[in-house]
Amino acid sequence: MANPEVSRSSHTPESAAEGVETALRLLEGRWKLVILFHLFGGKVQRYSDLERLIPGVSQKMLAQQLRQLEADGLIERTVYPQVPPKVDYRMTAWGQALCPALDALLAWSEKR
Amino acid sequence: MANPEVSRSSHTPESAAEGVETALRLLEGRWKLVILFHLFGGKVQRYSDLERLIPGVSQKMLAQQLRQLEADGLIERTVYPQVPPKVDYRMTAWGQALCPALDALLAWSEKR
DNA sequence: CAGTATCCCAGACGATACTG
DNA sequence: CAGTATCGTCTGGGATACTG
Repeated sequence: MANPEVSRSSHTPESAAEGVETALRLLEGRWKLVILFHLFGGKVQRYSDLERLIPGVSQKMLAQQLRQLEADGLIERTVYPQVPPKVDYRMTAWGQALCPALDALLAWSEKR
Repeated sequence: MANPEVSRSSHTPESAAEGVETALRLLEGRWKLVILFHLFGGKVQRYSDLERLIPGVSQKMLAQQLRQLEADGLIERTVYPQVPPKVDYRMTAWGQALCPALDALLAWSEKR
């Protein structure tokens, strides 16, 4: 059959679309993917690291996208109570598990 | 290593993010995923079928999203020159190849 | 049947300034 | 260092009406 995964599962076209949309909504945002790819593979980055690694991002946008990724459970934020402040970010296990799926998407888009 | 796919490939965080964004841009649009899931697996649908299968979509939006999917090479459009008009839609091979990638995304989002 | 054409608006994003 | 707060812009999508 042409799409065994979908037909084997309990999904209707609607529920499959909805599930994928739920996933995509977590990734939508001008800077989220760059952030994720700078954290994949166990990398740990401070706020200022990300600011430097991602040219063009404003503080407002960087903070906002980090907050959302954290709220959605893809990344973790650690605050070190010291002066000057230190905060860093890393993937959660679930967030890291997204990597192969993105890779599949990347491979697909490059097949064109 | 934590993310063999990315590290084995020739991608920097930036280029990987860019590639995935390119893929995601093709899928962004309020109705594209539902359309795709109604065409995956070799299904062929007329414009009016899709209109009926997708409650809530306006003619404007349905036509627009179909045009974009066609322009991006995910689906094919066939016009039968007759009165009344008949038009139908099906996945291209490349478009169908997206299915497993979306499935990976779906599986990931359901793991939460 | 299978579409276009207009008008409108919410929300995403950017620029800039300020702060514990 | 690691953020918030405010304001302005731009565009994706909805409502509605019309057509070969």
